Amino acid sequence: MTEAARPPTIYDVALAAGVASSTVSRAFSRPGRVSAQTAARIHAVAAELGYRANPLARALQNGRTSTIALVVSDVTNPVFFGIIRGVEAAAAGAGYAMLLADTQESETLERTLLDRLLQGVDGVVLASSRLSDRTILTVATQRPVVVLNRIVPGTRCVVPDTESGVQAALRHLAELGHRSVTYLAGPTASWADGTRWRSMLDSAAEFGLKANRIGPFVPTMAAGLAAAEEVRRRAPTAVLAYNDLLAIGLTRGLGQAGVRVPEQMSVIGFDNVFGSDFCTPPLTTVAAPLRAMGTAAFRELNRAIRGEPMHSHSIVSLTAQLVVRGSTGPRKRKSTSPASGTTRVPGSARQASGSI
Amino acid sequence: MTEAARPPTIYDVALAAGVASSTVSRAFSRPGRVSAQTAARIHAVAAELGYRANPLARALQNGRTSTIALVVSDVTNPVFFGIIRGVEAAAAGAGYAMLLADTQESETLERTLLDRLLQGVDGVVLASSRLSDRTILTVATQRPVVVLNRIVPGTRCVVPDTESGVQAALRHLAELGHRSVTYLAGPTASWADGTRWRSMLDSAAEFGLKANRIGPFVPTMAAGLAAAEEVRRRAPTAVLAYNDLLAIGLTRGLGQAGVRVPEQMSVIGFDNVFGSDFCTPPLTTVAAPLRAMGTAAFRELNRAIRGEPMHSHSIVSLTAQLVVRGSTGPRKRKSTSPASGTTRVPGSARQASGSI
DNA sequence: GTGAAAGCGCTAACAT
DNA sequence: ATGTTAGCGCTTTCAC
Repeated sequence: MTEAARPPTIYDVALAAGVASSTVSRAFSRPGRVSAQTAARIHAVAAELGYRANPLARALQNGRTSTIALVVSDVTNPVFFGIIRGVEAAAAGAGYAMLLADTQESETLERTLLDRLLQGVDGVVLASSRLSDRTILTVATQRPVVVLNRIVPGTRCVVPDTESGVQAALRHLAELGHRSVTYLAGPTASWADGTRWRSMLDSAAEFGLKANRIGPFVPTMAAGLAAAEEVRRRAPTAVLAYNDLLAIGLTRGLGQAGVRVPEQMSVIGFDNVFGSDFCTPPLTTVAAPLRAMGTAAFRELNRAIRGEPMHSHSIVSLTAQLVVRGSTGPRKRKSTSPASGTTRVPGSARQASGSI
Repeated sequence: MTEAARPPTIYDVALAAGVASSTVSRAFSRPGRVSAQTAARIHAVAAELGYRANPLARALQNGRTSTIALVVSDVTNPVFFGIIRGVEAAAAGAGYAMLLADTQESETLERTLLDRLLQGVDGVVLASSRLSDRTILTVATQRPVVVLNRIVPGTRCVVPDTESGVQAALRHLAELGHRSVTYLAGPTASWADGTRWRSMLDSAAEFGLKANRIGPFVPTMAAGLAAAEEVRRRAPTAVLAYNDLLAIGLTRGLGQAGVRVPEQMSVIGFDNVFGSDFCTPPLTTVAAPLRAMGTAAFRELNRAIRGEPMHSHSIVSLTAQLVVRGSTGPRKRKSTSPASGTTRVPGSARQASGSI
């Protein structure tokens, strides 16, 4: 007659409360379908016994796990900090637990993880997925999916409004007297990279700026540091980097090489990640509303889980804003070594960046 | 006869392969307990049908979910980046999924979350828990638990070796000619805070330094910024801040008030978080091996899950190292006239910028 | 409003 | 080596 070590079940509660197990079940999952009195008694007994519903058994039965998965391409990347936080908070608020998976930029790992996780969750947020559109659509067949930071036709997507952010950035540069901008490209497989470059091309035309591009670069500080060499050779007066990490690295590399930012070169990043405000100089950046995007992604996912139909226009676009800080300034008066940076770029021929 | 929309089960596979469901089950969970031939056939059929074992059903039956939970007190805090990454990587490597929960520094929220999560996971890593020792021990009763960044007698713990790190920090200061250090305290409820302060007291004696303390402060950059005022009033020559966030904030606040770091005041932080290397000046800091701690925590947890007995000495202590960067320098000559900018920098002490 | 009973998909004795 | 048969703890018709 020792107290069983294993946790009490509805049967234990039912027995102690003198009701049927199904009544206990209802008392917990269908409040209202049981008389107030019995409900009270059951809850009392349950509390006393320390009963907790077993989420697994529940999930096995009704198919809902109250868990979602957030799949990111690199937990290390600070862009995801805001996103993780946003998704987690929204999920928690709605009673969902969040499973975090890191694909380490590997497509195969992403597929493997998804294969494993899919059945254990009610839905998935894919942040910066490296999967092909088709694969994502296949995944979406099995569970509700929301794609973050990318547009995949036929799925719910949450993206920043890169266009207007870039526009503001280039206007800013134009106003500072710059005549051209160089884009430091990110990973070719990145949807964001394609979008950023294309937006830049469009806006550049609008403000009468020449645009050119170098790269691609791995979007890390180290790569930015290394890129400084090439950038210095090209000697642009302003550069727009694929992301803040690259921009911060570049700025440091430039500094080490004796090129002052923003006096001799203006640098703008993307994302407004943690740290972009306290690096030196503080980075001017196109700020994606990371946390809000995470929240929005969960909201969409929750809609999908509840079976609400996808709008024809299921793309949530959150406005990005230019945050002007210390890394941008007036165009330097004289360009240094004549690296002959004429670099005319055929505007339209270029947009077919391998993005996705 | 339409293909069922719902995923195939072992029964479907069994039927198609002409064997019993239990054989299919074995083919997947007990490789070797089934003949090579049948196993092959079963796998072939399963692959064709697109069968995937349902983790929930499996978990319900055998009690193992292959999921662990990582509970952090604030996802926003960069200290957790390394930890999250370490735990996630180790877990993934061992075939575990990681559930991330954020308690937002709230004890009650932590308990609530734990109540909800506990049954759905095989074990829990508690990072910077705000729970009482007793509560943690209660939790440990229900599921294997590893406590990170804190020592709770009777549980498995992973902590940095604060002692030696602080010792190195104070030696460094002493060598730079400092005679006293001020500690910027963190949250009173924090185990780390107590340990850091105590270690400092001990080491200070050893190196003939006077130690004093102000605070407590919320461990954020904003708080550090605000603390600058008080620190400036006290005018210590060196300060050790509870963590890097506080230190970075302080440095900025000091800068705004015209106090130069390290010329007029040396600042040392804790943790070596993301950003501490690219802030200005780069921060000298006592580097906890965050990622390694995460990895170690999972390793311990996995041991516990597998039922390996807890060593009498179940505390894993990972050495912390002093990373000397730009925020520490020789004690200023005279406390009065500011901006005398002599800026003498001990060349060799400086090169250790890389580390982790 | 409440009880009885049939599963959800899987694993684990227990047989054979 | 493989088949039979109970459940794991819960939800959910279907009766009453």
